[in-house]
Amino acid sequence: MTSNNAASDKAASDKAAGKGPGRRRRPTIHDVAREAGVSRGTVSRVLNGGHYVSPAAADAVNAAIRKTGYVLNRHARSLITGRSGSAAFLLTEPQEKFFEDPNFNVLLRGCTQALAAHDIPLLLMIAGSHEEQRRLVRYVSAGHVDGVLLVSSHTGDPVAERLVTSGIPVVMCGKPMGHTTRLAHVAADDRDGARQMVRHLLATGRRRVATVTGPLDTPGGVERLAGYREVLAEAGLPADETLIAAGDYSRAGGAAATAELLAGRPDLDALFVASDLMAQGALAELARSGRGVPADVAVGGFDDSAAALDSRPQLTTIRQPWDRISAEMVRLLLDQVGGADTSAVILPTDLVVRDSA
Amino acid sequence: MTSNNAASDKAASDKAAGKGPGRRRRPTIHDVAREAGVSRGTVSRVLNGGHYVSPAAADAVNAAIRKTGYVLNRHARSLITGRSGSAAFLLTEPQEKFFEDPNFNVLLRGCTQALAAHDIPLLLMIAGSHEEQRRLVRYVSAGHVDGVLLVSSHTGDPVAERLVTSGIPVVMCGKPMGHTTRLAHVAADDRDGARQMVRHLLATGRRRVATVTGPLDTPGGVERLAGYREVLAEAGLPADETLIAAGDYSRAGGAAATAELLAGRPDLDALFVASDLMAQGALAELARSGRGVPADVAVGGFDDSAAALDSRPQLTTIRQPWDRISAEMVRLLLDQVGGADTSAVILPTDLVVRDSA
DNA sequence: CTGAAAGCGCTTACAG
DNA sequence: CTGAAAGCGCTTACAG
Repeated sequence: MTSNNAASDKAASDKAAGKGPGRRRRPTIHDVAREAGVSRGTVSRVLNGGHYVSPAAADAVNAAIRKTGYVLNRHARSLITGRSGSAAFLLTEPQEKFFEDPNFNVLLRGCTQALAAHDIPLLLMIAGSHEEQRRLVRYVSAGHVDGVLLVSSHTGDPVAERLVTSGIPVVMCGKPMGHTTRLAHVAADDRDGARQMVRHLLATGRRRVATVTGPLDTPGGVERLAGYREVLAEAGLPADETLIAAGDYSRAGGAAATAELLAGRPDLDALFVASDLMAQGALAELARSGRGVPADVAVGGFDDSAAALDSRPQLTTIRQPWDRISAEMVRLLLDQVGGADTSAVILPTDLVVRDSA
Repeated sequence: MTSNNAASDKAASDKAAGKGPGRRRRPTIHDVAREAGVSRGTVSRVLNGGHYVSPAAADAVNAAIRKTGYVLNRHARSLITGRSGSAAFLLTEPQEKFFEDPNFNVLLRGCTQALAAHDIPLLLMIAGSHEEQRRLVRYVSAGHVDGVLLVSSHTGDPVAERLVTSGIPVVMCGKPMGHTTRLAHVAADDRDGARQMVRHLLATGRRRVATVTGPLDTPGGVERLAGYREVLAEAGLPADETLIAAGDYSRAGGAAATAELLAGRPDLDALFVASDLMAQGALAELARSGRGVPADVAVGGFDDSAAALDSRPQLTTIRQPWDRISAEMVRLLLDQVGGADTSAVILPTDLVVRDSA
């Protein structure tokens, strides 16, 4: 009889675990309570910070947790607390754009690790099409994640608006543009980075400083161009539109914009390119035209990505503090989840001088 | 009195949602049932496939869902079913290695989208240190995800073993090596890709074909070298170790290995490089040594990544079917979650002829 | 500081 | 095909 009971107990527990043999029923808070000789309420209190628990009881519970191998069931907790214990990293770009951007990878990794330190898993969500965006807003609004880290380079993203309206904590990477709602965000000081670079180019004696901008419907594109203009103005140099060409953050775009500038202003002696990748394209185009860098044309990039070191000559560029950006994004998000109001953080950028300027 | 009650109802529902004003209590299955005039059981049946439900009841429920704006609470469902409805994408590499690899991005995006089609969010998890790996195995074994997509280029990953042992579905990207347990996996046919490339190099009349291998503790590195050796053997060419140098999949590593080969075998007339990134380094080194490509040395890469098109000359390379790889990984994972046994899928690779060979 | 009890929102045999 | 009921594993006032 005894062995019979043991066998059916085993079968029952296999069934409970929804698996075949080899998987045991997971210990619950109940098992821990029995083992520790306390109530389930007390176990729960230990699990949630140990407040209002005597040291003796806490010790007994912790020992029981170790002995039983107990791991909290987050679904049960979430069902009560209404929180999921997870966060989303959301891309609202149409396509693979971000995955081609080296900065994006650094950001994703940084956020993943900063959240992991709080034991919060990151869900990666990509919503390019309108249909995907609709589903996503629904999913998020239903409380499946506690907050959203939003990456969307272009202005006036409707997803951001809808998320904020639905009341869920959102932190955006980069300066939001064209939004009516308040939106927490973390951004590098793009404008000042551009200022530093253009001042550096002027300091090397250049006077006909051209620029390849980023997309002008992105905050980074707009701000870096603004910084360029400011420094030229403060130096008393003419604001000449023939010195400005728009790029798209791609290598090929950088080359094309450079060719355009060279055609209109063959006399340019410096080039501020709004991303390292575009600067690689610029370098290729300058080489093709027979110009030496930095001898004939000084070139400054932006990002301090791997591309800056891969280039020949290596790029003088502006470093963006990606570690700090991801850390601050996570901090702002957790603050909001904890009830704090939104805020914005602007982080300084640094000039890194190498060989191209 | 009436208005008083309404006020306290409002306060109660705000409290229930754990939020300040602006957030209403979310409708539950109960609200839908009342609206539709059926029991909660029936609503649940509609939600779970609509079996054993009359068309009339199903219609009423669906209308009620639309009307109430009901969204399923996954935590409640998971608590019962024991399934989380999510999957993990797990990196066990020490550091940023993967984020520098263009293939990795393609894979991550592909898996995210393939799972999204099944309404399954992907958790991104990075466990480089032993401590992180311990925590992660614990988390996953506790049932917080239904399955794991594992990316680990190096052999004998202990995390894989532990995950498989714990009974959770796992699908690995690439051929597992040094594992004793059975491990579902999806891999490109690296060996055949290498064979195609080396045959192509021979077909262009080259006879002193060298190779820069991948890391030889990775399946890709080993397999591509094996394919190289096979074709040389079948062509009756001597297996000469001075024609082989190990790389590390980085651009700099490719350049260094090429320099080493050139020093030992200045007469080589073709080079099979086991990744496009390394091939870029090889191209730079060949240019430095004054050799023309493909005039003096034909160069073949591997991956067909963006680097292949960025190179000058553009690289002849081997295309890996990343779309299919991610799709198959997700399929195998879902099959396993559904109770199917593990299996392995090997996908063909294709020669892409451009200018370098 | 602690236990007994209610309840989070769902699914699933069970009985009709 | 459908409803009533039990229960998944936890948290949290409530009363001591």
